Formats: sequence, C-alpha cells, structure tokens
Amino acid sequence: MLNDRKKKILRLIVEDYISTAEPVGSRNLARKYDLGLSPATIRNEMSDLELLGYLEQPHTSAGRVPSPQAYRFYVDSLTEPDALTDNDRALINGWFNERRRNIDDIFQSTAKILSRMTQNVSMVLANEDLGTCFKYMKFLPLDEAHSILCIVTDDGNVDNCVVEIPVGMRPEELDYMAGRVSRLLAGKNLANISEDLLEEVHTDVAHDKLLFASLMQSIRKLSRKHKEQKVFMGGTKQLLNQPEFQDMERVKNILGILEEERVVRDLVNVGEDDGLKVTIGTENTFTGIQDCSMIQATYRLNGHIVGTMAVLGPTRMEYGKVISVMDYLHHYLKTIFENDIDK
Amino acid sequence: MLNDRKKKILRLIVEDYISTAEPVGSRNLARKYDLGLSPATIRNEMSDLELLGYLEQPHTSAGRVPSPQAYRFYVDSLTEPDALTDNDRALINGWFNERRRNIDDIFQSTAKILSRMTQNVSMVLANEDLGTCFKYMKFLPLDEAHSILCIVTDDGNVDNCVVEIPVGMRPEELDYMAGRVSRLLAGKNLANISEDLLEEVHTDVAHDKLLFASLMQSIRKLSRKHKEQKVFMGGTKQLLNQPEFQDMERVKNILGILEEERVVRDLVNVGEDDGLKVTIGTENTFTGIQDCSMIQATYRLNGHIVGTMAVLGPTRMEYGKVISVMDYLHHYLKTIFENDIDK
DNA sequence: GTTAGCAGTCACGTCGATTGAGTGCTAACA
DNA sequence: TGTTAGCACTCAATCGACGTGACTGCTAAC
Repeated sequence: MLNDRKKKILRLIVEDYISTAEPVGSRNLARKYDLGLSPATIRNEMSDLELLGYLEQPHTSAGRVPSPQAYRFYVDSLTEPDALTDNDRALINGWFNERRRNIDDIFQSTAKILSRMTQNVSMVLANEDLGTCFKYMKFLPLDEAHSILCIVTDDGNVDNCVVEIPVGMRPEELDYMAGRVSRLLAGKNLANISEDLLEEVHTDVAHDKLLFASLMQSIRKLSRKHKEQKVFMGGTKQLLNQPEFQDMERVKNILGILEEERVVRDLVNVGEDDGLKVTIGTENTFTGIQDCSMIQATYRLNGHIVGTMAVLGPTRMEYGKVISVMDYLHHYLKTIFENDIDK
Repeated sequence: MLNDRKKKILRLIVEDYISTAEPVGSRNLARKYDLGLSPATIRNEMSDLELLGYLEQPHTSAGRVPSPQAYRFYVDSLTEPDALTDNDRALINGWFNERRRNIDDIFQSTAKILSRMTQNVSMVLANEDLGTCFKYMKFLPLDEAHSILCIVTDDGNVDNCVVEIPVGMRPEELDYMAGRVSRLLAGKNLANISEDLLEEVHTDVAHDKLLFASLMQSIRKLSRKHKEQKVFMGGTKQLLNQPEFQDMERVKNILGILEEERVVRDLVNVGEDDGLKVTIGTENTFTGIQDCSMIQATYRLNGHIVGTMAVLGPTRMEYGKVISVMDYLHHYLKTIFENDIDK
C-alpha cells in the first residue's frame, strides 16, 4: 500500500502527463507543484514507484510515464469525476437543442457532444429494441395492384411497406386478414417475434399464399430491424490532434478499426454489465487498440438497455472529465427519452 | 498549339506523375518509355513546356511536375475514360448487392464503391425531392388521446407522426378532416407545397385549432424533408494513403472541411449543370481545397436531378479511371431506380 | 533538329559533436 | 532515519558539415 506522499506524487505525475503528454521528471515536478520536497527526494520516491510497477521510463534519460497500473490506480482511488462547469452544461444543452428531430438525431448529437467535450473518439450504440410491441396492422390503399401494409407499434411508430394485392381480392378481405394477424401478434415484443409464433399465424390465417408470404416477410424485416443496433460515431478527426497520433501508421491502424461497424459494435458491446466501465490499455482484449483506453456507459430506460456510449482515446485520457460528461449526458438522455417517448 | 511530340511528352509526364507522385526528370522519362529520344531532347521539350505554363519545377534540381493547366489540357484533350475491366465491374456489382435495403443504403453503397475504386474521398448528395406527390392522408387510432397521422405519397411511402386528439372528437370527424385535406393536396409535389396552399387548406378545413395546427406542422415537416439533401461520404481514410497527405496539417485541414455537412453540400452543389464536371486545383473557388481536384456528376431520373456524386482528391488524380467508374455507377443507379422505383 | 558532354544546383541522408533534461549514487546534514 | 546537495553518467534531440545523386541548362559537334 502506498503512503500518502507516494500517492500524491503519483497523482501529480499522472495528471501532469495527462495534460502535457511529456514524460515528467523529478526536477520539473518539484518546480511546478509546491511539494516542499527537493528533486532528489522525489527521485527516490519515483524510483520506488517504478519498482512497484506504477511508473515506466521510455529511456534512461527521460522522465517517467505512468504505467497502465498507475492509470488503473488513479481511476480507482486517486480521482473523482470533475463536476462540469456551468459553461459546459450550457454548451451541451445548446448542442442538443440545435437539431433534434428524431431518435437518430439524438444519438448522433450525443456522439458529437461526447467527442467535442472530451476531444476523443466517441461511439454511441443504440439498441433499436426499446421493448416496442406490436399493436396492430392495417392495409392502406395505393393503387389497383398494391396496398401499403402499415404496422403500428405501441409507441406510436408506423412501419410500412408496399405489398402486391392479388387480382380480385376485396378490401374487406384485406381488413379481415389484418385483423386476424393483429389479434395474434398484439402486445408481442417486436424483437422477440419468433418463427414459431409466425408459424402459428400462418396456420391460422393462410389465405392467399403470395400475399401472405410478403406479409410475413414484412413482419420479419421489422422484427430484425428492432433487434439491430445502430452505431453512431464522432470525433474521429479529433484523433489527429492528440500527440500520440502524430504517427500516420497508428492513425491509419485505428481508423481502419473504427471503419468496420461490426468491429465497433463488438468493441462497445463487451460492457453488458451495468453502469460505467473503464478499460485501460492492455486490459482491452482487442488487438490494435491496446495502447488506448475506453470508457463506456450503458444506459437504460425502464429496465431495458437502450444503448451504450463509449469514448476511446489514448491511455493518457482525462478520465474524470470524460466520466462526468458521460454522467451528464446519461441524465440528459434519460429526461429526453422519458418526456419525448412519443417523439 | 502543341505539336504531337510535345503532347506525347506532356501526356507521359502527367501519367508518370499521377502514378508515382514524384517529379519526373528527363533521363528517367527516356529510360522508362521508349520514345526514341535522348534525355537532352526531352529536356529541351520540357523546357518549352515549362515556358508555356504546362510544367513546374519544385526546385532547380528536381524533375518537373504538371501544372493545373497541364491537368486541364490532359483531361480535355489527352485522355479518354479508361474502359472498366470486367473485374472492376464484377466488384462493383458485388458491392452493390451486398446490402441494399432502402434508398439510403444505395447512396451509401455508391459512396463506398466510388471511394474504394478511386482511392479518394467520395461524396454523394441525394436530393430527397424525387418529384414525390402527396396522395392522401389518414388517421390511425393509437390510444384515447392520440392518433397517428399517416401521409401516403404516390410512390407508396408513408410518413407518420403522433398527434393529440381533442377530447370528445369522434373518429368520423377525423376521417372527414383527413378526407378534405387529402382532396386539396392530392397530386401536389411534396417539395413544392407552399404556404399559400396551406393557407387555403386552413380556411377550408379550420375545425379544431390545436389539432389543425399539429396537422399543418406535420405536413410542413414532411415538405421540408423532401426539399432536403442528404450527404453520404466515403473514403476519408483513403486520404491518408495518398502521398500528398502525409502532412498532418493538410489532413486536418481537409478533414475539417469535410466534417461540415453544410460545406460539403455547397461544395458539391456548385455543379448544377448537367453531366460531368472536372474542377482542377485553383479552378475551385473554395479555399482550403485549392490543391485538390474534384470530379462530379449529376444524375437524373425522368428529368429530375436525383443527386450528385463527386470524388475529391489530389490534383494528381486518375481522371480517366474516376470518370469511367462514375459513368458506370451512373448507369447502374439508373437501372436500379427505374426498376426499384416502388422500392 | 538531335545529341553528347559538362558544369552547376539543390534536396536528402549520414555522421559527429553539442546540448539539455533526466537519472542514480554517495556523502553530508538535521 | 529521512532529506538534500552534488556529481558523474546516459541518451534523445538538434545542428551543421559533407558527400551523393538526380536533376537542369548550355554548348559544341553531328
């Protein structure tokens, strides 16, 4: 266990390195912060901290750099989320109100704000499955040969597609069919509509084969859509401003990873457990970003996981700031969802 | 006017520079291409070409680099679009079929393919206004206090939003209202629904103030949406592979420009005239990309401008290749739109 | 008109010296 | 026993000198 002085020195080193990205040396530390200690003493302490695995030296004559273990300790025990300034809050509120028209815009804004506030890459994963349930379906007339199949969900959304109507089929037949299917599926969670259930519908309402097939297909498509996760990203450009990404190869490498939506989904999805998760450097099992840290938070609404937001950046990251921004966004989203649930 | 030998030399210089990104010298040119001329002769010709403004020297002892004027001449007179190889065609077809579910996916795919094939940044601007017309509107029940207002367009799409229903209003009243409005707006181009027209609707169907207001708002929103242009981009990462973008500052600069959707829209929108447009270097009036070239093509369907696609890259660009890819995509999109017009 | 030869220019890479920030160690001090 | 001053040492980064190679322009001969 570290004594208070070691903790203090370690904290200062971590914070200094986070803000400057330069290895920190004993003399500079003594000069910059009023520790009441000589560089020599600090050197001794640093030497101890290195032995304990908290510090590393890029080379003999450079200062020291925090190890992943140091960041871990820093995050767990040495720092608190900084309270956001009023200014920051105002900024966030402003950005959110700038453009908010549908749920996608909200997530996109979240990603944008997250990256702007933290100067890092942000990722927002939105589960389409918000527990939305099938309410009823209805055919709207289009022309002689086509109708529009509308599926209404309990949150007031309508999904629709054009279906071909067999010649000679009367509107009443369509209405009857829609009614039957509606009764069977009403109240079912869209993400959970199983093939078994559809089979049941089938045996119950088999009428016109072709029409029925396209009807089933529409329901399946909708169901799939509700299981899907959308990915929103922001701040990939910010990356270039970070001193650790002055190297083109590294930039290309990480941008390549972020380009694959599937990879991002997997990456962020790891944190299925609740609340906040901080992954530092090699703690991350994804190769290619093991020199990065990631902070992620899942957010829920009425018990459902609505999505996950994450910030990815160099291990030298303003953990406190990122966490507090996430926290604020979390609450903000919560109020938005709760009030605007009918969009 | 240049004689044939000068033209040939200029063409070789441009092409060599396009493929190597290195200033080309007389001796190398003689060695690489079988011109039947000595380096000295080529030097003389190059000297003439420089005087005429077609070539530039980065510094005394470097080779020559084509000037914007040279690219312009090259594009106008020295090159033909290369025919795509069967391989390329197969690749494009494959990418298109990979994922095509709605119109946005198609545009996104177009951007992706364009950037992959040309190794440059691609932008696709999609006009939402495809001449879609209002067909009719209808209320679908949701719960006691709300209904879903559906607006059906002649291409079979349904737009919807939840509206609050005044207490005590009967479904028949809603239907009546929907019917009246439908009759007034039927057949109108959604992008052109004017305030005057809405005013007319107002005087005709004013019934319940609150309901009417939200109804109008929905129509306006939809109309706005149809006037809008969406921007799809691809290949921003490719940028980093280009030798001219090894400089971080330049990368940051151009990525900054591309980040602003508004700017991209303006940038690409310049080419309102039909067909193909090649803008080389300083011909572009946008500051910040005056060392880049842009090739853009507008595409139409039944006379309507459906959108614009553009490739942005260093002036050292494979003009012929880009143009031929665009051409192929153009035809491809045309067939997709014509066949899948009902999605 | 074409070419060989030659002098001149200039970016680029290498090498060595200098600089400066940093460490570890030791001896003295409180 | 903990703290500090001093000193020798290390090593990345910077700078300048220098050689190299890829060019060009010019001139004279073919």
